[in-house]
Amino acid sequence: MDDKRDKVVALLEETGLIDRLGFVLRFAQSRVWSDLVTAFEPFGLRPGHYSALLMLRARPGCRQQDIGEALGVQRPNLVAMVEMLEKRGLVARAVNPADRRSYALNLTDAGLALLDEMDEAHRAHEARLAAMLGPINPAVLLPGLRRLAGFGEEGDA
Amino acid sequence: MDDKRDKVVALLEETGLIDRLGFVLRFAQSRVWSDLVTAFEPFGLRPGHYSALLMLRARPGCRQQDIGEALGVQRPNLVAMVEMLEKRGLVARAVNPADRRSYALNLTDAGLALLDEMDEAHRAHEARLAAMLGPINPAVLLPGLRRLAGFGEEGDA
DNA sequence: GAAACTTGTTATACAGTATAACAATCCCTC
DNA sequence: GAGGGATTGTTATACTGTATAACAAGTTTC
Repeated sequence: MDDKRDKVVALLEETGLIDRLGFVLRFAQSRVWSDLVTAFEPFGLRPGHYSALLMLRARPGCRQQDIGEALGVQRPNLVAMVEMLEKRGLVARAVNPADRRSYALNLTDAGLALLDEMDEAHRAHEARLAAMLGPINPAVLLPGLRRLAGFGEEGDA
Repeated sequence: MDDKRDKVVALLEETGLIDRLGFVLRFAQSRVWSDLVTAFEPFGLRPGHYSALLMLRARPGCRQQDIGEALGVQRPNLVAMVEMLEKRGLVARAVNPADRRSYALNLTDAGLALLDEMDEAHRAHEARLAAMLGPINPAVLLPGLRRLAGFGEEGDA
């Protein structure tokens, strides 16, 4: 059953695609993201929901907009997401007295509890990634990926 | 203008997202892919078209299906792509006498010439990636990314 | 107080990706 | 060599993710 994979790898070598960072990055991301999606499926949530909950744990009372900026999600696309989290009782919107057009978002107790479970699922996900990487330490990849993502390392260009 | 980026980085550090391989991989891929898309925009083509043309240069006369398998694209989604490449005169479909249900796809002279230009654009793209990476050698990332993508290094699990 | 901007929201559109179904063709077996 | 099962390209379709425009309510600036 590895025949198909070997055939694909051979083709990628012939085309040279296997040496092109952009394309390999895309293939890797696709596979890793799939694993992350299935990791969170038991909770009925997706990776985006998880990262939003992480935001709310780190910054209680923040606005929808803050989440959008950190995660690179447009305002309109956050509406359904936050609405869903609220309907499931994981997040509460409180009126913000200082600025009455935005809500102050907070995790509920149920949200915090679920987030702990999701953290566990995420740890299992990272263990699977480590298995995929075999002898390669994930820490070898992170600095380069952060730079490609535009998160400069300690303030240099 | 880097204020916004610094704010985002600070948030990602607080949430811990900046240490999570899956998420950083996603951010990096998104940014790199954007660069690749704009790199090929002058040609009116997208990265997927480019990789399809690479396939045809490496494996002249191959079938649509072969491209789909190598690139991880479903059959139905290839139809419009090949049709477009044919209409632009970059690819020609020849009847395959050995198997009359599939076409033998080949690059035309125009397709080969355009591919050379796109190779040049791709080299410029990789130069930009190298600039983003600064002191980090792209070769440091490739083995790990290949493993995550499921392209095992020389036959081990 | 008016003009410009921000926040959340709706409506909408577009690309990418997925499946089902189908006709034509090929392969294998009896 | 006839028929059942698989394969190739294709159409139709649907679902997700993502993008923009427009708007009401509220805030800021001058």
